[in-house]
Amino acid sequence: MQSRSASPEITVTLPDGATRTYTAGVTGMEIAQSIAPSLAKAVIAARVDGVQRDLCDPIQQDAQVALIKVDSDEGLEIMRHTVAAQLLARAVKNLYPDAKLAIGPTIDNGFYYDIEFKAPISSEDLETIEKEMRRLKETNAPIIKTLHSKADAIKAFEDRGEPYKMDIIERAPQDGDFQLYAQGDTGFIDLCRGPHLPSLKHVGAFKLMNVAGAYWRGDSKNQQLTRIYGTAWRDEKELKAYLHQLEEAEKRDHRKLGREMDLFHFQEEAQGSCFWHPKGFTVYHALEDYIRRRLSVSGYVEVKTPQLIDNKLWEASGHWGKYRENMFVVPDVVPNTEEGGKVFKEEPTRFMALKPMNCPAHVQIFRQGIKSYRDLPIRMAEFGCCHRNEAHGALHGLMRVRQMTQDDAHIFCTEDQIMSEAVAFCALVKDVYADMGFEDVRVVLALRPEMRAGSDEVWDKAEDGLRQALTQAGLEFVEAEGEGAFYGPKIEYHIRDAIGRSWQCGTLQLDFVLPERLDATYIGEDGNRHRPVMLHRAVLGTLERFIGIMIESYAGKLPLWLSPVQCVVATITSEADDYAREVLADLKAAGLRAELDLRNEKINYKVREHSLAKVPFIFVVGAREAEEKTVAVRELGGKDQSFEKLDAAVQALQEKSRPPF
RNA sequence: GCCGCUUUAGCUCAGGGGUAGAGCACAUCAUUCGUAAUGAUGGGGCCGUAGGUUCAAAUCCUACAAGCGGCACCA
Repeated sequence: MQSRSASPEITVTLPDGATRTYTAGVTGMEIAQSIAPSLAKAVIAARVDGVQRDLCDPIQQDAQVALIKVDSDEGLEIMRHTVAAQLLARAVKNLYPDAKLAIGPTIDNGFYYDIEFKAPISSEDLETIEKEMRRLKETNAPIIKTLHSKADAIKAFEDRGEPYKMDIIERAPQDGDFQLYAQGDTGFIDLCRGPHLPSLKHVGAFKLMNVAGAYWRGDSKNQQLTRIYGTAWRDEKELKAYLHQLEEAEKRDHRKLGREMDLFHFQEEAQGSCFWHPKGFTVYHALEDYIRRRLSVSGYVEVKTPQLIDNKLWEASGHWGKYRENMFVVPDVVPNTEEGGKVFKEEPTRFMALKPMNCPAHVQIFRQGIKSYRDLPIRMAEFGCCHRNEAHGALHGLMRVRQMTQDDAHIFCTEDQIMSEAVAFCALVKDVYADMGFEDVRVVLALRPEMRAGSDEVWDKAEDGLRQALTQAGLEFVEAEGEGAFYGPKIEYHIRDAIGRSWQCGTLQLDFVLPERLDATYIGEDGNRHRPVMLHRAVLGTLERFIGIMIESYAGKLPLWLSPVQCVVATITSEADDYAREVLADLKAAGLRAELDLRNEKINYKVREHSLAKVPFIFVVGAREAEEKTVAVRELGGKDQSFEKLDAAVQALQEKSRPPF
C-alpha cells in the first residue's frame, strides 16, 4: 500500500470530455483561472459530480466538473438566490435592524424572502428597500463562505437575534458544516444551503414586486411573516421583457375578458357565485353537452340529486364531522315573519345543508333496490351543483367559487375492476384535454397520508392501480407522498392560468370508506353481500374553473365550437340589409350561432368592433354580394378576406364549427 | 380566516376640505361608406357602506364590506 502524499493529484473531467490534472483541494475558481481569465471573470459556481458547489469549495478527488455562468438556467437561479438571500436580506437588515429573517428561496422567475417585521411594511417601503439593494449592489462586495459547527452557527444567530435561523439549524439533522455567507467585512451573514455568486458584481437586473403575508413553515397556526416577492434577470432588457410579458398575460385574465366579452359577472350580494350572461352560458352549455356525449359513449348514466339534504345524511357520510366548516347549513324551520323580530322565533334544532359534494346522494341512488355484481361497474354521472363555504381570501373569479358545477361521477365497482376503470378514466381525460387543446397538464399521483383508513394491502393495491393506469394512458406524472385523501389515493390534473398559477381540474379518487359509512352493498357471485369500491372522478373538475382556464388559455379567442357568437353578418350599406337577413337565416338554419350588424356604421368600425369582441368569423355583405349571392368571409386574426358562394360559405362554417366529439 | 393594497360614470382611470373630470361606451342627428375607430350634439355619478371630525367631507379619521396580490385551505 502506497502512503498518501500530502497533495495527491486528481483528474477533473469537463463537460466536453476533456480531462485536466490538478492538485487535490483545487477550487472551481482555480480551475476556471487555469482555463481562461475570461472564464474566471464570468464563472459563478461549479457543478461537481452533479452537485452545485461554491467556487471556493475545494475538490478533493477525481470528479466531473462543470463551471456555471449566469447565462445558463441554473446560473440564473443561483443569481436569483443571491439577490434574495444576500442583497434583499442585507438591505432589509440595514433599514430595519430588528427585522428577523426566515427563509428566502428562489421561485419561477424570481425569489422571495419571509421576514418578521416589527411594524407592518407596505408596498411603498419596497421602493426604499429596492433603492438600498441597488446601493449595496454597487459595492460589489465579495461573498465569503465559512463552515461552522451547530453550536457555533446557533450562537452566531443568537447574537444577531435571528430566532428563525436558530430554529432551522436546531432542526437540521447534521452537527457541523453549517454554511454561513458573509458580504466582505460588512458584518452581515446569512445561513444558506448555497451556492452563491462569488460577489455582488454578478448580480443583474432585479425588481421587488409585492408584499404578502405568509405563515412560518406554511402553517396557519404559526406566526405570520411578511413575504417580499421579487424578480431578477441577467440584464435590464430581460427584466423589461419579463415585465412586458406579465402585462400581456394580465390582459388574458378571465375576469377581465369575462366582462369585456359579456360572458358573466360577479357581485357583492352573491360573492363567489357566478351570474352567467347569455353568451357565457352558451359556452357553458356547449362544454356541458360535449362532456355529456363523452360520458354517454363511455358507459355512464346521468342522474340529478337534491341540493338541500338533511344533516342526518351528512352525519352518516362523515361530512358533518370533517367538512362542516365548508358547508352552508340551513335551519329546517319556518322563519319568523313578525316585523322587526328575530329571523327564527326559537333556536333551530333541525338542519339541512346545501350539498358540498354529490357522493352521498349518489350512494342513495345506488342503495335503491338490490345490486348484483352483474350490475357493476355502475358509472353514475351528475352535473352536480355544489356549494362550498370557501374562505373569503380563497375566492378567485371563476377559478375558486362558492357555487360550482362539477362534471362529477361516481363509479361503483369491485376491487378487481379498479384498474380497468382507472385506465379508462385516464384515457378519457387525455382525449378530452387534447380536444380542448391543453398540452401543459401536470399530473400528480397523491399517495397515502399518515392519517388514513384501510389496510396497507388495500393501499398498496390502490396506489399501484392508479400508477399503472397513468402509465398505460401514457401520462407523465409526479408522485406526492402523503397528499392523498384519508379515504384513498388520488390522481390530480393541474392546468396553468395566464400568469402561471396552477389549478387542479380533473381528478380521480379511490374511496374505500364511504361505501362502508353509507352501507352500500352488492350481491357477489358467492351470494353474499360485498362492499363496492367508489371512484370519485371529474374530467373538467368544475365547469366554472375549466371555462376560466379556457378563457385564459385562448386569450378569449375560444375555438369555434365554443364561441358564443360564431359569426356576425355585417353590412357595408343599408342596400344589403335584406340580403344580410337571408344570410343570417341560412346560418341559423345550419345550426350556427350568428348575429346581424345592420348598424349605420362604416365597415372598418364594424370589423374592428367584432374583432375586438373575438367573433371568429365575419361575413361582410354589400351590394356586390347581394347581387352575386356571395359573402366576403373574414376570419378573426386574418388580414384579408375570401369571397365565397353563400351556401358554400355556410356549409364550410358548419363543418368547422362541429365539436371535436 | 390571516397579511398588504385598492374602491370616483357601464369600462379604464385622473383629481382632491368649498357646485365632480377625461377617454372609451351609450343616446340623438347628419353621413350609405368595401375589411381594425366618420363627424356634431347630448344624457349619465349619494366618489364602496356606516359612523366621526369640521361652518363645510368625495377628499381627513374609525369601523365594516367587497375586490386585487399572496398565505393557509381547495375543484
